[in-house]
Amino acid sequence: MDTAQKRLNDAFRTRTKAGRIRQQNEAKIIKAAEIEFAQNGYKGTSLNAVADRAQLPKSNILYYFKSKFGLYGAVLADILEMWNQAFSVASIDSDPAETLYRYIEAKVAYSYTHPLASRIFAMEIIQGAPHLEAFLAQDLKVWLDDRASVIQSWIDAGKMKAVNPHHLIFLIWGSTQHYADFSTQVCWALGKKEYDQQDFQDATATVAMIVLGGLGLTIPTENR
Amino acid sequence: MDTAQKRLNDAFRTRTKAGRIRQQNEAKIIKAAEIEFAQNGYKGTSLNAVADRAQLPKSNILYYFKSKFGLYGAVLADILEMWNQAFSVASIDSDPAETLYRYIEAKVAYSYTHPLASRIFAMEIIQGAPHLEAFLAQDLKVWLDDRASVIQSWIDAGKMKAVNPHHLIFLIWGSTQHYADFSTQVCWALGKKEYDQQDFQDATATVAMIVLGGLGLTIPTENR
DNA sequence: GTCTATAGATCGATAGAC
DNA sequence: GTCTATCGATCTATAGAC
Repeated sequence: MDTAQKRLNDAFRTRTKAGRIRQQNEAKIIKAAEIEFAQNGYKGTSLNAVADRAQLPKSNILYYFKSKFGLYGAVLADILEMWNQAFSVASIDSDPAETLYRYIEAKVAYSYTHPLASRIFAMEIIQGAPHLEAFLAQDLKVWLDDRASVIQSWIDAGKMKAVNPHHLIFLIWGSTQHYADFSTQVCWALGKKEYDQQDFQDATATVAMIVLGGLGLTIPTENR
Repeated sequence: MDTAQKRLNDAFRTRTKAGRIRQQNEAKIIKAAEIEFAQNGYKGTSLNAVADRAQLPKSNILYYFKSKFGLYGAVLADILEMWNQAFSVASIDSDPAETLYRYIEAKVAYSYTHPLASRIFAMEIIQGAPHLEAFLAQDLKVWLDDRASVIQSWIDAGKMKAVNPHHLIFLIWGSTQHYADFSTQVCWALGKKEYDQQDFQDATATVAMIVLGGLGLTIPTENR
C-alpha cells in the first residue's frame, strides 16, 4: 500500500544487498556506458549500443537502472566520486608553489587515468549541464569559492602576484583538462596514436613552469 | 547519361547561382543547426529539431544539404572558414611577446564572438573527430607544426624560456577555449547568467600575464 | 523549387514467459 | 531475477503531388 516506503526499501536493498551477478553486471554496464556517453553524448547514446558493448540484453539495463537517465546518473555519480577523492584535500596555510604544483600534477594525472570520466564531464558542461545542474551546481560553486579564497589570501599576504583567483583556476582547469578532452587533437599534433607517460610528464612540466613562473613562484625543488 | 558530370554541375550551380530564397533559408538552417549540434552533438541532433528551430519544413533541409551528414559538413565548413580568417596570420621574425599576446587576445575574442562554433569544434574533437578527421587532420597538423617551429626559433635565439612548443600551444588553446566551451561552469563560478566584456578582458589579462610571465616575456606596453 | 505523406529503421520503455 | 517479444514514438530519408 505504502508504495513510497516500498520504493525506498527497494532502493536501499538494491544499493546494499545486491547479488554477486547483479554487481558484476552493473559494473560491466557502467563501464560500457562510460565509453558510449563519452563518444556520443547523452542524447546520442542508445541503450542498444550500451547493451551490445556490455554483452548483456538491453532489458537488463532498464531493470537495473530504471531508465536511460538513471543509467546516466549512475555514471555521473561514479565520476564525481573519483573527482572528489582526487581533489578534496585543500590546505589553507600551505605554500602556494607546493600546493599549486601538486594540484596541477594531480589534475594531469587524473586526465591520464580517467580520460573517459573527464570527457563525459566536459561534454555535460559544454552542453550546458542540463542533467547535473540541480545536484552539482551548488557543490561545485562552494568548492570553487573556497579555493579562490585561499588563493586570494596568498595574494593578500604578498606570497604571489595578484590575479583574479577564479580565472587562475579556470586557466589551470582548461590547460590540464585539455589533455584528456582533446586527446585526439593533441595526438595528431604529436604524431602519436596514444599518449605515453613521457607526454604527461611534459604536460605537467610545461603547465607548472608557465603557471608558477607567471605567478612569480618557483617549482618545488624536488620536481625541478 | 554522365551522372558524375551532372552531379558536379549541380553542385557548382548550387554553390554559385543559388537563389535568394534558398540562400536565406540555408543561412537560417545553418544557424539553427549550429545551436542544435552544439547542444546535443552530431548523433544527438535530429533534423526535426533543426527544422523546428529554423521554422522550415524538414524536407527543405534534406533538399538543400542532401543528408544529415551534409548539413553537419556545411556547419563545420562555416566554422573552419571563420577559424582560418581569425588565426591565419603568422609572422616569422616578429616579437614573441607581441605575437603571443595578439594570439591570446584573438583566441579569447573568438570564444566571445563565436561560442557555438567553438563548442561544436570542441565536441567534435572530444568525440575523437569521427567526422572531420579526413578533411581537417592534415591542415591542422601543418598549421600547428608551422607555429611550433616559429616558437622553437624564438627559443633557439634566446628570446624566451625553453618549453615544448606544442605543449605551449595546447596550454594557450586549452585555457582560452575554456571560456567558450565551459561557459556554463565559468558563469556558475562567477555568479552570472552570461559573460560581459569585462569578464573577457579579465580572461585575456590573466592568461596573457601568466603565459607571458611564465615564458620570461613582458606584456606589450600599450596593453598593460 | 517546395512541401506533404510515408516508408523503413531504430529509439526508450513495458509486458509477460520462464 | 533474467530475457524475449513488442509497443508507440521518433528518427533519416525518399517518393511524389503541387
